[in-house]
Amino acid sequence: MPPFANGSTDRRAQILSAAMVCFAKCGFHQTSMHDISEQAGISVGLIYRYFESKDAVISAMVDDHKRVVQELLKRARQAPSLLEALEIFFTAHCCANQRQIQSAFVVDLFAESSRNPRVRRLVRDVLDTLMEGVTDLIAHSAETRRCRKGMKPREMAELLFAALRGMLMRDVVDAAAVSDAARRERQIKMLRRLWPLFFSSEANRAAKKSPVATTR
Amino acid sequence: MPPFANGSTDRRAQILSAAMVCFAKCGFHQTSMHDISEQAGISVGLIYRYFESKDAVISAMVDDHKRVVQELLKRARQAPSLLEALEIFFTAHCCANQRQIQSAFVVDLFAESSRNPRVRRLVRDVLDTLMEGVTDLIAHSAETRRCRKGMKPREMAELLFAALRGMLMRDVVDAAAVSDAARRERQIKMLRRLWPLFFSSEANRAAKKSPVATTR
Amino acid sequence: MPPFANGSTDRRAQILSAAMVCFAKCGFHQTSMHDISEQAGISVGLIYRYFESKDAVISAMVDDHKRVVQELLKRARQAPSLLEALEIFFTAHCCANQRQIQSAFVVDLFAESSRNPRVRRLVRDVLDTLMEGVTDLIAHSAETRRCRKGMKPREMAELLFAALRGMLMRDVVDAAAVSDAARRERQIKMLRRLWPLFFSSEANRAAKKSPVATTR
Amino acid sequence: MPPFANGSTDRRAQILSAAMVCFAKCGFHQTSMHDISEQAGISVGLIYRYFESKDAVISAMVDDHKRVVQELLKRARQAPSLLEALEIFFTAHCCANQRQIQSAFVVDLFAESSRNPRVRRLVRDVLDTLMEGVTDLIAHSAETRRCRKGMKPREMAELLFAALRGMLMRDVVDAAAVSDAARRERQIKMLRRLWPLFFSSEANRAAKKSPVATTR
DNA sequence: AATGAATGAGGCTTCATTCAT
DNA sequence: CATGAATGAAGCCTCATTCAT
Repeated sequence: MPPFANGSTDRRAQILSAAMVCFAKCGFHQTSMHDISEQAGISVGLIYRYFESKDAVISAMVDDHKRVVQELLKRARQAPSLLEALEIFFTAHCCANQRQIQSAFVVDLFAESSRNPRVRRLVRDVLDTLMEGVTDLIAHSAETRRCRKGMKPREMAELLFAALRGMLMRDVVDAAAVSDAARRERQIKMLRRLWPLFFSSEANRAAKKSPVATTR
Repeated sequence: MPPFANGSTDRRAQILSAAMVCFAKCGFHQTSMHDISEQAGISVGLIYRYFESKDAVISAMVDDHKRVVQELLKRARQAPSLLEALEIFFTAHCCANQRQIQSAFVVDLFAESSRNPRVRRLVRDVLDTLMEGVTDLIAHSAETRRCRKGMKPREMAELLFAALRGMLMRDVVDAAAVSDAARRERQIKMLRRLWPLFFSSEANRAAKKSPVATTR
Repeated sequence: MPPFANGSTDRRAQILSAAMVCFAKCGFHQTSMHDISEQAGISVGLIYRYFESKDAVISAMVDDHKRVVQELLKRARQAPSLLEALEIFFTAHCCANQRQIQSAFVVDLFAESSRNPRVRRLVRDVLDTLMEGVTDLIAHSAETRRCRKGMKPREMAELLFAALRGMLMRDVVDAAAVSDAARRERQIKMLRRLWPLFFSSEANRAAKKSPVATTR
Repeated sequence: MPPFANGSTDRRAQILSAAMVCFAKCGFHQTSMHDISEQAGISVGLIYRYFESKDAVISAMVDDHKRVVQELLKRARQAPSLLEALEIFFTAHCCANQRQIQSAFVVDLFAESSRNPRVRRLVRDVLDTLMEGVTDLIAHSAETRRCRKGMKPREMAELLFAALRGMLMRDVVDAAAVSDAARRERQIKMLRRLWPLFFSSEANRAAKKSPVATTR
């Protein structure tokens, strides 16, 4: 057994996991390679066996993020109702689970996107995947077919994710002050508040009846 | 005449203005004091006569941001209708005007907030000012008195700003791809899309009639 | 069959051969152990089974160089005339043949000698071997017996090798600009130009008649 | 008075001077920026105020070398006889004077040239300057007009400098074993030994009479 | 008030060498 | 015999900050 057996023997994953912790805590540029190596319990040099540079670690992390998003999309497609499908996205950032997306990291990612072209391309890709996926989800949902109001699916998706991201930014400022559970509730409330904008009464009635999704 | 003579010979303002340019372009931690001094056309040492440290420059910048926000609030209170008042906020980030708030800077600011307690306190303060101001604005508006729907003014404000911030994040990724005018239009569209959620038909009719606010 | 099967499966030789390629291309200190291992098509660790350290590789290389020099001396002693014997030395560096001495490597070797005592001792040894061998060659040649001018054999050898090394240095700067054939011709011309300094007419006449040595 | 007053208040020169000491002692790639800063008695960071990178220091050093060579050329042109003019070049490397050219440094320079294109260009430039200058010197000397033998001035220059460089390489191996005075004598002997190859008796007689040039 | 030379800690990265497999 | 993962020291370079002028 290797000296590191934190659940994943995979070095790459181990490093990315450590990097995520550091990035979420300190931001990309405030995190040193030494920080990551320490968090991962390995030497600095070893990181360079798996990643060409610090930038490559960041990029790999976004790739990872993309996979998480695709995972969310898959789960969402299997949800019994549109509302429940959307709740999946609205609660994804609320688990401090290390492998999960962390609010601070995401905001940092967007900030980094505005300067680092490579990261920008990757983030844009994730965003597009997400937007298309959710637009589709909405377009093909029973709710849409029965009682859609004036907005187009794409517009709904845009609005939903704008609100979601906006709350994320807010969370980052409230930081430790807000518990994961509270954030979760807030996010879901927001989603339900937007609901009547999208669908007329019939769908709304459904929404009010469905129970709040339990954590994970 | 020096390259910097925008009416205020004030060194502090000159430095903050230069810092804003740099921060928006490169981010806080990617910007060196030398970058700022160069952009301001002064020496590095001089910055330290006006600011205790780089962190102090960042903090001062948030303070500045607060003043800008208060300015926006004042202008909003004088707007003839609630919709026009809110449009002021929804279009504030769309002018590349150097003295104006820049999207990338704002996202960076939130990212920084998650780590730097001093910045966090300041940002929270600005956010609270904004939220309270707008909540008030909504609460006392003619529209609210006449045809408010179920949501409370505070909730409306929260939703509005979440959507606003969310679009900001998106803008940062689209970067140069989107013109200021396009962003402006998009923001306003978003605002009007949320409108029916807040107010019933009478107010909506008003919204449809009012002309789109002109630049600045 | 591995890419390395030049008759000697000997690992040591394989490593030294790879090291020579790397050293000639990048210099001692610019070459990493990984470079060598890659060039040799083996793992880094394996090098350490045959050589104690990087320094040991360098030293072994000089030893190798010594063997090459002794080989040259043997061939020179069998040459039909002194001129032809000397031509062997003057053309030794002109074949890009991997197992051959490379100009850049030799210059690097001298540079290294000025600092690394171990290498210095080895290089001095090679130099002494060479000088003695050639001095002898000259002293016992028919030309010398018949028509030597004022210079002593040792002095001739010194002059010859100074000129040879000097041209080597020049070659290194001209680098790719000069073809092997051109360098070869230049070297031989230099040798013949020095000839009249050593021997009077009779020997010179001989020199003019003898054909230019063919490659290798 | 600044804390460093080692004769030259000029920082650039001070750094180059320190670098020369280090390079001569350890070679380019064995010398760390810290070594240079220590030798110069300044901080590492300060070097970067005057030079963009370590490579730039090396390049600047070659530029310096060029200036030294031009200085030598000027002095040579004013020499009373060709022999004395040439002696200037043949003894230039023999003074350990810090501002003077050092053998080990020169050999390293050539070694570096074989890999670093920028350095190569610079060295080639110096070499061309030197060769042209000396060719001219020879072509226009009284000796040449009166009693030149078969060789062309250019060829003489090539031969002279080949021999000179060749001895330099040898010196580097003998290192501390040979005193400056001894090297000096050896170099001059070599020059005089080549003399009869260039000119017939009349000039030779002159050479034998002229006194050996005194140091500097 | 203003400059910019100077410092030195710290960041990213490389690499000789070791060692478990 | 052979591999290549792992280490950690050290190298190059940047940058916030200070201070003499």
